[in-house]
Amino acid sequence: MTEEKLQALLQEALARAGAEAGEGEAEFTVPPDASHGDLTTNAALVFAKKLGADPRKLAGDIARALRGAPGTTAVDVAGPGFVNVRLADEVILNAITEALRRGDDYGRSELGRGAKVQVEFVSANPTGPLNAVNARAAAYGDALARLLEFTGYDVEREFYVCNVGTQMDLLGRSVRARLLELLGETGEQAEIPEGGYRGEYVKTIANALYEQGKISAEDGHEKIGQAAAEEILAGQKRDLEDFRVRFDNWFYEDLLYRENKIPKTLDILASRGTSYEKDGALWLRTAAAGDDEDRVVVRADGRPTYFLTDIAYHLDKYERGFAKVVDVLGPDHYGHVKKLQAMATLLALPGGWLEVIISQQVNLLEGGEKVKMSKRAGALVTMREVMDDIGVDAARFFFLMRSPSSHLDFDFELARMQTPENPVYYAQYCHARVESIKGEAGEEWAAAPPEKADLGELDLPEERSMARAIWEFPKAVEAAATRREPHRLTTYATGLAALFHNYYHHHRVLQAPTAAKAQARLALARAVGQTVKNALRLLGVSAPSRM
RNA sequence: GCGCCCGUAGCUCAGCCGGAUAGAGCAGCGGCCUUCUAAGCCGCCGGCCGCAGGUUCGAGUCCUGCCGGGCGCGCCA
Repeated sequence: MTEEKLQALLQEALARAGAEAGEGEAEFTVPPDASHGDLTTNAALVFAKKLGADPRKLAGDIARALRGAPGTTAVDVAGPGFVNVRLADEVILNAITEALRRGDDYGRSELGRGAKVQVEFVSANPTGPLNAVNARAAAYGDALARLLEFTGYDVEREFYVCNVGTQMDLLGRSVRARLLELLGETGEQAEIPEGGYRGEYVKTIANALYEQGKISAEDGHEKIGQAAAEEILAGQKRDLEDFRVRFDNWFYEDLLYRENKIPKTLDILASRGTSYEKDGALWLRTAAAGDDEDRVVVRADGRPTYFLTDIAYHLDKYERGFAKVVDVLGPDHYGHVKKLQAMATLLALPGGWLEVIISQQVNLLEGGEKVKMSKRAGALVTMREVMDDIGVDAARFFFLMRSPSSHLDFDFELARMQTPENPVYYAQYCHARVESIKGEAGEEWAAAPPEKADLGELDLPEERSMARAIWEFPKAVEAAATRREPHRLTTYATGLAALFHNYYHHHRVLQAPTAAKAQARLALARAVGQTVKNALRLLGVSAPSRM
């Protein structure tokens, strides 16, 4: 309410000064330093240049326009021309009431207006167990999906299963080789093919499938590969579920073939005049759409490339009616980004429809020593090992602390050692502590409606800081969602937890000087607990009541 | 060679699409448990934001060029 009013007043002031402020050009932000107020705008600095005016003077004009607005207590010009607004305590403290009233929905918004959005992530080949890189993508994609849901989008989580092609072929041959080896054969057939899968799990699967009677030595590699892929995929699903990641849709690549999507896609490409033949192959004019060069979609021998199935896949997504699609790809797909965007341009898909995010690599360290991550190298650290070793909560939090674009060093030894000091426990403990206080307070009191407390009793600076942080939460959620950066919430959660832990050690909640104060403090504590819980939930991290 | 990502405290990373004295965790040093959980709190130490230019009122943030680390560049997926 107050903020909308301020925004309107700011626009008016700028208009009076002769400036046209477009959407998002003149905005208020929350200064990190509370001594600069609760809301600040640099509009005077931005527009002074355009108007050829003195920034301090323009700031003064803006400040005059804002001064006295309901819900504010001070409007000042500071520094080179910032306009700082301090909100009335009631406005800030009201966030406590809001948080308690809305509960698990505190921070939820209608930003997305129900638009259908798809987030595709992990999408590993069914040729081996999920590894730590997949785990990071899983944590990221799921958190992003949660954020988008929470900000009013209709979100679908999709996993693309590449169950066609060379890698499947190699899997079948590899498993068959291990099977023959198990049965005592020594010939060429019992050798893992060039580029095949050498991991221990291949033996395990060959053995298991054989004992279940699902495969035999007489079976060809196609049948064996299919059986193995099913087994592996089932394992991936289990891993993901235990990691608290659930997909709405598992899209099998072979569906594109079964539904004849490939020739249809070729027709579309041809009709748009975006493809041409050269050297017996069919090429797409991706260079004309921002890619470095044109790309082959059908090889000279008639087989489609992976790129072509990818185009068919994305056309399918478009036909399914998503207003926006986010692809979370692994670091090994970096080379795809340009191709995919070029494809979107060539197909005249709406601008910004396809968003590609690379979830960067994970350098796994064990006591400072690098662990090889390549699937084909055989030695790998699985998602399962990560979970079992440091726990789902800590793992998810750890993966989400960094921005997706930066490489991540994940030292197991360190993660294990740090466990007691891990930021995730710090944030969780904040929630547990509030629950503990509620338990001590007794059921009736702890569940009292926030309206019963006189929040005006909260007159300590620390109390206002916490209320301000709670007030800021919806903005933090919005920023994290809009910028696709869940890691902002890890920072937020630990920040709020720090404020509370500090407060806890200096002031008594229940044994406050007066009963009225105690009630107000309890409401504040409950609001903190609720907000931390909401932040953690968006990250897919649990908020235990006892630790 | 071309392209992308990253260089911020001893270590791992934040830094809100140019803003006000650059933050946190860990590590190190020193304090704090008769209290609603010490998985906590308080204090100290610690930074030519890789280097050099440029853009402007203002640069860790944007541009250019180097240096260093990583990754991607196939009629593979």
